[in-house]
Amino acid sequence: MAQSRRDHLIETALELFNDAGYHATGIDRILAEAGVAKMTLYKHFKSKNELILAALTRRDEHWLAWFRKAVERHARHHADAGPRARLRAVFDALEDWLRTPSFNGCLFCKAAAEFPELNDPIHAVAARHHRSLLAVLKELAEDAGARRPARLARELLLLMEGAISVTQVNGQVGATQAAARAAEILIEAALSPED
Amino acid sequence: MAQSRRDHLIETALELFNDAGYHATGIDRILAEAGVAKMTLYKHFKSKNELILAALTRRDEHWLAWFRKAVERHARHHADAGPRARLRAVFDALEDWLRTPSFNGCLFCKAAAEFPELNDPIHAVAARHHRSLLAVLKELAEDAGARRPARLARELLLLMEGAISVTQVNGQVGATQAAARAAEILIEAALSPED
DNA sequence: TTGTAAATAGACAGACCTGTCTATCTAATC
DNA sequence: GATTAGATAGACAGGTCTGTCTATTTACAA
Repeated sequence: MAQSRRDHLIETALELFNDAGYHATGIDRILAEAGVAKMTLYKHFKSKNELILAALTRRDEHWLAWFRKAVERHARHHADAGPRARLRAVFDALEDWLRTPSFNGCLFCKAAAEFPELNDPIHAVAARHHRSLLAVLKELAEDAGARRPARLARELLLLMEGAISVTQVNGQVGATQAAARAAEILIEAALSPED
Repeated sequence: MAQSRRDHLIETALELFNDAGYHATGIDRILAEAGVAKMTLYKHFKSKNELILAALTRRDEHWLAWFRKAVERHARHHADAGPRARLRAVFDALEDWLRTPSFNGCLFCKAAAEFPELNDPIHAVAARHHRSLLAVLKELAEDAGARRPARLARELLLLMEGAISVTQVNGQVGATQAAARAAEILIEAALSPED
């Protein structure tokens, strides 16, 4: 019960942070939306920043788990079902997310922007999220047999983040197609035997 | 004189918005930093949002002008001085910017994030900036003789925005190298005669 | 020197913010 | 039914925010 309220606060906060940003979302708004009293929030979290931190930590875990599953799911539906397909499926998964009606940019990029100090714990969680995503991509690149998996992973991360950013700024999803096309070429280049 | 104060307010505001974001930067802070009285600000701008709008409009013009020049300058120092060199010089120019000590992410991406409504004039300026940058890239791609210049431009924009985002989040510039490498491959693919 | 226009400092209103407190209510257990 | 722990509403303090106002000072021109 106590845990359920804590969870509910985190979920509600994530929605509102996604919609309006961190500074622009007041505690009172979160409480009203969640239907929870203020003291309950401050029993579970020391401060608003602690709530932000907990919300981002959860988001990090949940998003990465979702992403892995989405990649696997799309990979199974590809013509060739090998590890190369999983690499391509990255951008199918990305497109799923960007097409979500509630998509409003990357919560971690926004956190890093609103809390610019590198040693701020909130900024640190954002940086950690990027590293985790990079690790997932590297793993996929290794499985696919890329000659330089770390390099390919970095390149794919750039395309992903670029697509996220462009989609959020201009409000339409066209960017993913370009990202997928570019990724196709980079993957091909990284998998072909010659340099 | 009146114009000089207006300019000074805009410059100061841009610095502070860059450092701390829009919502987190108060009017009083801008005034203190600029050494200007509050009434002077409200004589030149109807509201804080009008100041943000004016600042972003100026930033749009100035940044694009700087970027064009930086690309030309780097292109001249390349081995081959053709239009292909200008395309590659895009990422040299980008790296110059990302290495600037004051770099703290893209002011337009941050504006789009903090003012998420698509029809908000501030968000609209951010979207316009992206379109302008895309146009510059497309022009470079056309001059270089790319078969599908619009597509190449979109791909390069993704790499640029990805590098900007990643650099801001993890606080180190390594991303540009990966972006430049990836761009090299995409440019080659777009310029080669066969598909 | 006098007049004028602009910029100044700083008070102020009204709204909002975070975080604390108290007093009431609810729900489950003995 | 009585007790107890947790959640509630809502007031509150102290701070910050935007935007307005006034009274003073500066700077420049006649």
